[in-house]
Amino acid sequence: MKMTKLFPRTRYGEVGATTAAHALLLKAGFIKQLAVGSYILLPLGFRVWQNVQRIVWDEMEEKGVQNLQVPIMQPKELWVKSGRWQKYQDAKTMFQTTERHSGAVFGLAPTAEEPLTWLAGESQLSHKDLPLSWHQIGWKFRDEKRPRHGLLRCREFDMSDGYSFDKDEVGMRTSFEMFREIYRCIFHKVGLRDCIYVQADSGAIGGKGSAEFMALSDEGGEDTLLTCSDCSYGANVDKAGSIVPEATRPADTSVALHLEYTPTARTVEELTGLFPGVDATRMVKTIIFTVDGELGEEKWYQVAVCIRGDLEVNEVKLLNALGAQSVSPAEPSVVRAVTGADVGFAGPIGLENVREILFDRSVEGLSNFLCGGNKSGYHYLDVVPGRDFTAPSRFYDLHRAVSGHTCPECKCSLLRESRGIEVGHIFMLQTGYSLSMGAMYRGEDGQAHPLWMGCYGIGTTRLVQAIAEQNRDEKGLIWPESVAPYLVEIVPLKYDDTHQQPLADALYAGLKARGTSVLLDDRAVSAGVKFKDADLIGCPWRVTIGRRAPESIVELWNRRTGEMVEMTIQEVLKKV
RNA sequence: CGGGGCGUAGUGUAACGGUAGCAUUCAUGCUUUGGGAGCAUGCGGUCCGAGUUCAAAUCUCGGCGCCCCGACCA
Repeated sequence: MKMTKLFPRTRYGEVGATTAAHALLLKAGFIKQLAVGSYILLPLGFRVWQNVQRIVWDEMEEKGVQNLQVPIMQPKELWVKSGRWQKYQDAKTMFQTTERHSGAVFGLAPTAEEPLTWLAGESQLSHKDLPLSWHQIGWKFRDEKRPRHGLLRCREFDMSDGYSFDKDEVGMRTSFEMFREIYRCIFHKVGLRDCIYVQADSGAIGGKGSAEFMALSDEGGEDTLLTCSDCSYGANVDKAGSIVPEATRPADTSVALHLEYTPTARTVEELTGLFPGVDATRMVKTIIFTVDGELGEEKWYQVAVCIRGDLEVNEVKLLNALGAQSVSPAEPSVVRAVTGADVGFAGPIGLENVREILFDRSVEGLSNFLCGGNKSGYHYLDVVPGRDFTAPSRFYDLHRAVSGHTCPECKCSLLRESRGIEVGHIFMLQTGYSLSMGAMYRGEDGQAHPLWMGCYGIGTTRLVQAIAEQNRDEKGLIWPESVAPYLVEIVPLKYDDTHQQPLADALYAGLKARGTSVLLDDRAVSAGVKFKDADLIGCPWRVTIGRRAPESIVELWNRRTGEMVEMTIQEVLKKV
């Protein structure tokens, strides 16, 4: 490609972007926003994306996963059958369209479990056909409430999605591990420099075991991860367990329950100011949540969560514990109606107007603690479970793990938090989809058995920006060779110079003949402009043709290391 | 979907209710060419609709668009 023909030009001024890579992709002309959450992949961005896709297709093919392609428009009936239609309607996640003549309704693919489970079910599979795994790359549509950060969260995005079918749980786990390994290879090959594997929550996809691949990035990372500083434990904060610091012990456990007048203290922080002898680990927060428990019609109810004062509630864990559709902290008016007190004074003693009080594990064994009095302006002190209110029969893991808690795996080292971009997510689906959709295989015993499934996703457009996030400097992008839009950029400083042009053209032709992707800056602009643009676009190698052109000497420059070596174009052809 | 903010030229910005200006990009010409060069000339704009007013970029209402915080996710 010649720079005079390359669309578009790079941009000079500021661009409205939220992350460094997003800004660079805009400035260098890789992407252009068309509407909220939808981007045009411009020629340079398109090439990177294609390179990523090619690596994914090839890796799948090589590991025995069969590539295919599924329609974007998926019949509503399939989704009704799996039970996800209503779920996605309620969450307002799925775009849909209607066929105008027949009135048939279609959902625009947010994933493709339904058509592929259908295909598996239609195929009269025998145990001899298993394990079986399929993969496609295609556009996905999700009506994201707030698209942002360029390619990182779009309403329309490209995703690689794989599906595995096995005859039993052991097989499913084997397939899961196979995809995990494929993913590890893919993320390595595309040039992610810092990609970790963490346990995750399954969300709307369902199933039991799920794990994510996270490209670490402080700036672009939307997810918070907790990793052990010692062992291999890592988890999304939604999922992460942790061992919380020990509570301080009360001086005297025989003290009777008493009510304290605390009109100015609603939060844990304010209470620690008021009662210096009682730290946050000896307080119990009671938070009222409004829960939507049903699919379809909204059926709201309230629950209370009691948790130690130094901890926060993890709403994803709460959602899973309740098996509900959504939870959110109750409105102040609801809190007043339920507790009879203003926000900040709820407690487990005499709290009756909630469907359930859930106790976090952190409260287990806690005694002589402080909690709200369910009366505006009052807190109880020296509360003893069993004595002052019915002792909980069950404790849940509902707290949010944070940096400094102890690792739940090795139980000795501390967890630390980091930020990551979710580039891949793999799920063990069990038999949920195959049972609801009737996808069975014929076993050795001659009977029909449900297929054990797994599904696996990589955000390929997202991955383009994740790679950029991890491969850049203050001057611009630094593409890994495997995905670079062009491997080499030739920069003749004066293209119309009688020595430079023949060298530039010969090298250009030589590289092209060899099948190496190459960009030639044939513009009549100053050297500074060419260097700035080359740095910005970020091809891994730059060949500068300048003052030593009369001797047929050019410079080979490495964008990442900044290393420069003078050589002939024949030597360049050998080196890159 | 809840909360907040902003819409002036391709981009970034300025203008008390009274002449829409500046920078940059772009086009043309000349001089330049080892790190976003200089001069000259030129093109190009108040998101849409209604209202208030002698007069609206400016005030009011509605719409649309975009951005930010939250929940949801590849």
